[in-house]
Amino acid sequence: MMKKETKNIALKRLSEHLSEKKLRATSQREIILGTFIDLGRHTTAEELYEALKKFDSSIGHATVYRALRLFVDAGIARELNFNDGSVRYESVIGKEPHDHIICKKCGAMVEFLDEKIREAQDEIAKKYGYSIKNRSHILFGICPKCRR
Amino acid sequence: MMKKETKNIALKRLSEHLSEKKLRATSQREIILGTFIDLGRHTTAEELYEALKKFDSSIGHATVYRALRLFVDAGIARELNFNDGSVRYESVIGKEPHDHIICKKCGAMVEFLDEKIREAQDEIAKKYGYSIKNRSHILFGICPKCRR
DNA sequence: ATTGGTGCAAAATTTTTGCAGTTGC
DNA sequence: GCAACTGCAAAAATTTTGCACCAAT
Repeated sequence: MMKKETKNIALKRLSEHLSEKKLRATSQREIILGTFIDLGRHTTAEELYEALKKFDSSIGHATVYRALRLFVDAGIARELNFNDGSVRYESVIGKEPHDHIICKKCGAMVEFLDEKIREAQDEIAKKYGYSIKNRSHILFGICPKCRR
Repeated sequence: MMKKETKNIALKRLSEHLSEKKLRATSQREIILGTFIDLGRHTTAEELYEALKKFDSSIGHATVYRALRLFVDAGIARELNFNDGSVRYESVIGKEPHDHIICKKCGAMVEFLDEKIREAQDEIAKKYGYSIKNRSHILFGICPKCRR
């Protein structure tokens, strides 16, 4: 999927969420969302803030943090915690759901999707009566390059 | 498994790790480990520090943080990140490996073990040539009580 | 006009680090 | 005695909050 298209879908979803929740459409939210999508993935609030400064220096830290939370609420982004000090965010637009396997040495990361795991998660949730809101599944290890 | 026994195994493992790595056995490390095991589970550094203050007020924050890292290195504890602000630690002694499903409303938590998921994880790792060091698998949802 | 949003700076939290003094080996 | 360990306080890093002003509806 093209990034342009992804961005449009994300903006549309944001706009829907805002009217649904009677929140306001601001230029900052649009700019932050656009930059977030451009950056690609696994972005921290600080990285996003730095990227924003490059072409609009007037957006503050707090606004970035608040926007990221908004994107999560709107179903545009999700939180990831790689235990590296800060929370990371990833766009869920135009992507299949997936999990991560990460090299503890060099950070090399692979995204994978396993149907059996998905189904087993759903079974577990059903068994205990939980409804799943989100799934955090990250494997940490050593990649082939670093092991050699 | 009795807690006393768990504690003994943990202390033994610590002692082995210390001599293996040529590190030193200190009373603080023993006390911290004992208290950590007593507390049970999913403990933050701060919670552990507070518990320690109750009967030995002289142990500092830094020592607790350093001890927890040591316990992870020694294979006594593992890190858990429930996205609630701070890293939590759990003893792995005397427990089957397991994952967690947590209620986002009330925090109610169930531990589960699913062989199919374990196997699928191993297959994924093999497929991409990674050797798994640790697994972080947490499902977030709403528990039956909170949904009613 | 009303209410939510923003930017800023301060505060709160969590974790790490530097260092002088202590202790295990 | 040497090097590791500790406690403390300061610093670093991340995130939240209070508030005066601004802007969307």
